[in-house]
Amino acid sequence: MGIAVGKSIKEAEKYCKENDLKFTPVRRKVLEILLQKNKALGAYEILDLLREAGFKNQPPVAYRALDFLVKNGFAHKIEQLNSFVGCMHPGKDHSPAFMICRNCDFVSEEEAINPNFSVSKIASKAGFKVEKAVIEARGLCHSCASMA
Amino acid sequence: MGIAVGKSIKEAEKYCKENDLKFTPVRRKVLEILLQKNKALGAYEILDLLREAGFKNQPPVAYRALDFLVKNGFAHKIEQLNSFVGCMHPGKDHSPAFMICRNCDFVSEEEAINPNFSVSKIASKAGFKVEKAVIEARGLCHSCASMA
DNA sequence: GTCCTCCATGATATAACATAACATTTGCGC
DNA sequence: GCGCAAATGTTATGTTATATCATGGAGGAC
Repeated sequence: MGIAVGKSIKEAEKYCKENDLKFTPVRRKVLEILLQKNKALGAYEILDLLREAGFKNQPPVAYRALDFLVKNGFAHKIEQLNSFVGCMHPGKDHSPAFMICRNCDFVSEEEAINPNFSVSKIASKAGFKVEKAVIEARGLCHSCASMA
Repeated sequence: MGIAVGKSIKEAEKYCKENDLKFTPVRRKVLEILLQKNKALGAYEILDLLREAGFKNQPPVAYRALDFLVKNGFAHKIEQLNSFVGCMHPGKDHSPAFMICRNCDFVSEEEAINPNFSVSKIASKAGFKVEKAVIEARGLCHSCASMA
């Protein structure tokens, strides 16, 4: 396990302890998988990896763990891909924007303060109260753009 | 059919004629459905409505028509809902941002010039070249917020 | 300690969303 | 008419996600 992964896991553990959340083995394992792979994974890919690790592998196993991780900010769902990534800024209150490379499928998470602010501005013109903003850009990452 | 719907259909027809696109009966019907319902519809809901209108109703019928409409800017996919809406600003080159009411499921389309600009700014810091930005806010629309 | 409650997990089934693959038809230029 | 390209018809299947009910296990009240 990479050092950064271990650090993130420890932070998640600490956060759960402080907030009376149960960081159970399957939840921990799914977070480990997401952080280690460092890319967007579908629920069924995660399920396969869970099975390899000796966990049960019916769909609800993965979906429940993912629900927990997403709800508590340890992971995010990438709507365009129907898949999930580990959060790069756990604990911190944040507004992520995702950059999805159409060539290599790498997903990077950026902080989206300004866009969110603008989304709220647009929304308020429309009388809409934003609770959550999904911002996902598709295109080419730096290394794929260089090659092209 | 509402007047606005008829107008949008005519614009789509004109645009297709000018660009050598085939605005076939099933494509027209799907666009009519989306515009008339004026809300996000899943492919299978559309399929049901197609059947009622005497069209074939295997899934590819709906998905092909939707692909055509989305590709040419007559409709948009709402990623968070796995569903589709008719475009409110057809023909115009635009960067839509969607406001999805979690209470009544109404989806409004707003113009997102500023957020897109900001997304591009974030992206370029990360060395990422944006080709398309998906911006979808969840929350409460004006009328549902008033009631609450 | 025992019982109770709450939440997590186990297990089965099915719903909901989407596309692959190949056959057939249609429109159109030649 | 012939041949091509694009759209549609048709069957099958792949992929993503959830409903439902049973079982287990940790922690508090007594």
